[in-house]
Amino acid sequence: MADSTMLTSLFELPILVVDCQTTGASPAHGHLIELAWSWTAAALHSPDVVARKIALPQGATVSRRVQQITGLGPLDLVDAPAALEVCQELRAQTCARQVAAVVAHYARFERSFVEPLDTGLSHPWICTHAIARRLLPGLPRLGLRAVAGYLGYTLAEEKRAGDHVLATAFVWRAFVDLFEREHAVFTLADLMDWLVQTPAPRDASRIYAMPREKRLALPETPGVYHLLSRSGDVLYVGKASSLKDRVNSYFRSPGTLSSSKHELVSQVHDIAVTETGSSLEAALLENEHIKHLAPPYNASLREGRRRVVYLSSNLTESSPVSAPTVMLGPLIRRDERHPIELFAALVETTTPDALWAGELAGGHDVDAAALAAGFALFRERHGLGTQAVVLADLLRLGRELLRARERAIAIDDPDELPVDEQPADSPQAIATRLERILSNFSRELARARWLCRLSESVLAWEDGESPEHPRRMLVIHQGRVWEQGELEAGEPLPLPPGHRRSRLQRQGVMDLGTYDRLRVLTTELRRLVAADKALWLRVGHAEPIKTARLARILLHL
DNA sequence: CGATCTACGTCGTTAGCCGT
DNA sequence: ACGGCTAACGACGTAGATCG
Repeated sequence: MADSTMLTSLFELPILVVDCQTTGASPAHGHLIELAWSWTAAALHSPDVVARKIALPQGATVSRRVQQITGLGPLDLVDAPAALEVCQELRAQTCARQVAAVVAHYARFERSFVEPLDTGLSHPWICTHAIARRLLPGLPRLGLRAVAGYLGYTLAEEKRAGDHVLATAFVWRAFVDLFEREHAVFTLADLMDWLVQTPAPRDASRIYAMPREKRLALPETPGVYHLLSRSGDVLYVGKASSLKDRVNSYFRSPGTLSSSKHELVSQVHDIAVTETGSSLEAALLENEHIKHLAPPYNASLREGRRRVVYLSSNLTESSPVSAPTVMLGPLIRRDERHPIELFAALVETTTPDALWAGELAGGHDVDAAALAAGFALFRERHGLGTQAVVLADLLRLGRELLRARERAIAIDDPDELPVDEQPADSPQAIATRLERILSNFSRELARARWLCRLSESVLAWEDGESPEHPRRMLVIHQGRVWEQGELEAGEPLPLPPGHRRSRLQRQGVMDLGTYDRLRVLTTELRRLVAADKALWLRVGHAEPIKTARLARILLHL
């Protein structure tokens, strides 16, 4: 390389930023599915990016996991050019341009995939991860998303090469700026020197983009908080019984946070809070905000791929809304079919759909014969004979199995329950799995019934310390918070406005948002019961439920 | 001189962190 | 979930220091 480029200011230095998406963790175990690059320099603020999808080689597949994180499946790649063609495009551009270095985040990975290609690149690689380790050693996480987010670039949720190139270029600009201002590193020669001579400091103290005083000034009241990126996007919505304690716990206890939470706090620049009257209301509001905003770090309450379904009583028909003939539910379906529908397939035919086999054995290969043998053993265990199985029998059996399981958990330490050592395709393992599906279904139906009752209810509870304090009250109608207020001591609990609504009417309002809202409410009820708070609950037209009975009901959900 | 302790280097294993 | 790298750790061995 010419000495002149080694002495060019890093701002002006012409670089090539690259990023790729692949199907595996190394070239020996994966293929390129996307390659993006940008010819740029730190001085350039909106670089042009070339992003190319790449066709899969014959017979290659994209794992479910990779499809999920990249959003790229085989269908997205059918019309894509071959790796060779993309490589030639990059090579043609390489010949036509000046470039002093290739920049990538975690260059080791990109390099292992890009270097074997005949791209005509023989330049030094600069790794923004290696720089970040020395420049930002206190950052809780040093992945591209965390580093870029800390510096102010929020990556899209799908991992795509073009976006990653833009983020890496952004990070490079920020680092070049820092180098000049704080480290007397001005040229590529300086940078190479600095990298060699600066080991990553060990016990560096934690750094955050979020100003300390801002979180320390939060109120110690219940409420909902939004963690915001530099650009104001909502990264995460959470609830707290004390906003100050909860939010500050993210920044105090690095040891106990999961790696995705580390990535999250690395990016937080600001926080917005909504105070609520109680933590119960905070939990309900949190659900509403998550449904509305779908923040990237709220995995569990987001809609994701979950759907509400109802099943017919013979389990063969399903519908997203309930109808007089399709009213088992609401159930939550994560995939194409609900596991319980397996029973319909098993009852209907002696050679069940092989598609079910994977579901049954947790992804293992199980053939139809093994499935039939497992079902036969299941019938034998439970005295179901060989005639057609009646759904009512299955439901009763499900309740028995569920009760047996609850007893086993209550008596034994749940960690010491017998672990099934049978191979996944043995009749024993399959029969046991069928039992599990049935008892889970039974529990789901019980929960569905409960949530439907709860959708027309009135709740009052003691939130403050003093029993003289007025009770907080929530009126739930059509699955929503209809009214919230206070109930004076001695004042009786009113009748829910929708207490006359039929089961079908109640099911009619059960979309996923309502399902989750009532589920959250149930969780909060459980918390109040566990905390020994006095509470009064009136579901439907029944008399108010006493705490002890509520505790028993909640136990079985 | 031999026994014991400490300091230091080397080797092999492990845990954690990146990427997809 | 998986591959691959590195920092961290612990086991081990050797050399040198110290002491009886």
